[in-house]
Amino acid sequence: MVNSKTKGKFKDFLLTQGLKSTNQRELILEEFLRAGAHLSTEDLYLRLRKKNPRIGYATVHRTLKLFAQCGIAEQRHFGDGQARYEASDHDEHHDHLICISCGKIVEFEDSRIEELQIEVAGEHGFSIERHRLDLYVYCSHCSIQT
Amino acid sequence: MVNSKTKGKFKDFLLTQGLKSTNQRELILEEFLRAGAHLSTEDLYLRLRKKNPRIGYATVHRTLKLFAQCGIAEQRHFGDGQARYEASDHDEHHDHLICISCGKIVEFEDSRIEELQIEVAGEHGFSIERHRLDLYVYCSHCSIQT
DNA sequence: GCCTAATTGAAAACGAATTTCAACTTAGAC
DNA sequence: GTCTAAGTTGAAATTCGTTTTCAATTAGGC
Ligand SMILES: [Mn+2]
Ligand SMILES: [Mn+2]
Ligand SMILES: [Zn+2]
Ligand SMILES: [Zn+2]
Repeated sequence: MVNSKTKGKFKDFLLTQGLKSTNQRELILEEFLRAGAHLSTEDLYLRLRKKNPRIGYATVHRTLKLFAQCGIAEQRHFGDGQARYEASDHDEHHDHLICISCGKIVEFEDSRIEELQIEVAGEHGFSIERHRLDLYVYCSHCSIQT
Repeated sequence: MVNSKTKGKFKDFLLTQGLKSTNQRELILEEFLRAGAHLSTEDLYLRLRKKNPRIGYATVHRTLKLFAQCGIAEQRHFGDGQARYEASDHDEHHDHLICISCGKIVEFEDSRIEELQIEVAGEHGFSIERHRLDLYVYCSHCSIQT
């Protein structure tokens, strides 16, 4: 399974941090990896509830934050007021196209844009730590209806 | 005064929308234009309170939203959990470099990046409505201390 | 001035995120 | 296996920025 590496990374993280491996944490990671990208805490919580009603919202919240600390997940904000999480592609990076109409999210990566960002920051004597590029669009499907 | 155009635009907006010109709205616009960019509702409210304690937070909040509707201000989010507003440069656009350490914000515009964004969206058959590009950096001052 | 509709500000409500805390679970020591 | 200390859990409470409510006030056409 391609996810075993991620699971191992989380286990290691728990160990080195003096944290404990619990059934909830395993279930939440399992479902997080199964669910696909860009889900809110609520999204994940509801998915988990269906299979196991004995999981609390607070635990899902806390565990997602652990994922982010550990580096296996990243938190995103697309302007709808709630945080979303997605699994990290290790050292891969991508930005997002977000449809204003239907909410569809498409990922992209453009090395030319990445280069120019570094250049721009450099011109100011700044070093980029991270960046966020969100393109808010009408997707091809939603453009038609207009 | 360079701001008289903006004030006129807001007056016109109020008229066409059937809204009223009030003392509070004038004071808030005055201070908003004086204060400079990227202030939160709270920021502006506190500035106004010093000069005129008879202004409510709710009114500042509502008036900033009017500014945005009118097109004389834009709302921004830099990830610290509160909305910020800045005066619109008419049809000019810019993005932001934000120092993670001291919070300093520098504006920039790079037409090459803008072009590439349009190209990327086009490749997916999408049309860009708006975008957000935030570069989180250590500014030249804060890089030194590290 | 008069009247109506819009505006105001204090307080309440909202919603997502976060914290509290008593009960429970884990993992290492014995 | 049993004990124990430390970490974890989930329901409920709290926080914090934003937004709404509502009774009192104000603007502006007549
Ligand atoms: Mn993504
Ligand atoms: Mn700006
Ligand atoms: Zn769409
Ligand atoms: Zn700095």
